Amino acid sequence: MSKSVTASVGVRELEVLDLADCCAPLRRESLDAEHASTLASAFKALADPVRLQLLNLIATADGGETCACDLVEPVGKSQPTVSHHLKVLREAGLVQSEKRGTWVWYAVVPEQLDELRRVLSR
Amino acid sequence: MSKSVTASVGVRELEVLDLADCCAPLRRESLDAEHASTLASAFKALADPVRLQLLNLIATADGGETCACDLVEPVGKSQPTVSHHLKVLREAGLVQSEKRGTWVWYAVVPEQLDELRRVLSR
DNA sequence: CCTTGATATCGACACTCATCGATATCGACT
DNA sequence: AGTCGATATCGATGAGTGTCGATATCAAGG
Repeated sequence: MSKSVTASVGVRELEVLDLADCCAPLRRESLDAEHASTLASAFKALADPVRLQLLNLIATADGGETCACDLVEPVGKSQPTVSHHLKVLREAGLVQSEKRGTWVWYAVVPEQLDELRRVLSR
Repeated sequence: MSKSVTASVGVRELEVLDLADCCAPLRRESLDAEHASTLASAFKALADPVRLQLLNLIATADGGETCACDLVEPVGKSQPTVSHHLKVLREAGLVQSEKRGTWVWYAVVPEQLDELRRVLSR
């Protein structure tokens, strides 16, 4: 299985990519087809300019979190499109979201980005 | 411009992604739409299981290089498909190729992978 | 030269995906 | 209850892409 369920208080549940035991550094150990698919899914989440901008906006925001309402205008896409991309980022485990009243707040998951860095290491 | 031409003796020329001045770490500085597109192109190259396997096979090969002829069977795809994926990896600047007689040898470009690692760093 | 084998390109097809308008859901406030 | 505003979902559409058979290119050897 390459997916697991993350559940914690206040944080909305979602099936997210589990990169913990998937995959040694690309340049070190061999990579079978299944692990390659899991890893490819993670990089797919980064393979879109809008998602990279969203990730950047969230990561560089004060307090490390951003209201979804502040993400639509900066990327210049419609609200449904932004919502879609945020879902992709969540499913990849790259961001977390938490609903507070009317608003949903997003924060990056540093560990997941670190996992991808590790895969690219020597 | 996000592309530049790499030319060196014995190594086949190709327009490759230039990540040198593109982009500070995602979690540090802001990312405009143009740089986001360049960066997304780089991650797109990693966003396919076959390409990840190819990269892995090339990187872990003896001497750090692999004949294209030894890449078709391990990934279980047709020769044209493998050739296509190798081209994508080359255009992303992730691998280099060199023709020696009948065969073409591929090697990873560590600096390019390091650039992507840097972008993901804190 | 002609054949053989390795690699790249072409053309076509199926499938995925980014995008957005319309709509649904849900919380807050009156 | 009813309205308003924020976010998510749905459905459709157009662009992009992975795949492979057929074909082209090119080097080596006879």
